[in-house]
Amino acid sequence: MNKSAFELIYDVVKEIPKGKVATYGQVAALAGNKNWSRVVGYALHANPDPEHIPCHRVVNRLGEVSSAFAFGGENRQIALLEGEGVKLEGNRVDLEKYRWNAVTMEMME
DNA sequence: CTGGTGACCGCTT
DNA sequence: AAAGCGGCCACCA
Repeated sequence: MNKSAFELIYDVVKEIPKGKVATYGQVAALAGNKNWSRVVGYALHANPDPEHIPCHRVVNRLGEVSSAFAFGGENRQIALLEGEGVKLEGNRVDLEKYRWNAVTMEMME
């Protein structure tokens, strides 16, 4: 049985370590296809398991947090990230520092 | 059942 | 250089 794109995306997002943030394109690429960037957004939107799917750790290519996250207040996501130890520049994070390079490095291997 | 959209990214013109 | 458009998946009406 082939796992649905969502399953792969969720799996990748769940793999995001604490204090790190991943980008939609990054997750999509790890999921299998960069073109799934949109699917990633929708997958997180569905967010069937917010307890294991830290959608607040997923940001766009610019490191900005989407306004649509407002699942309890857009500031909510920022607060969560700060709680993880990720400093935010307004609604933006330092991808250079917090970008989840863990798996990315494996790809580069 | 079909059409349209969506928390995006990359390429083309 | 900038802007616009397409593309993949799944859900909603």
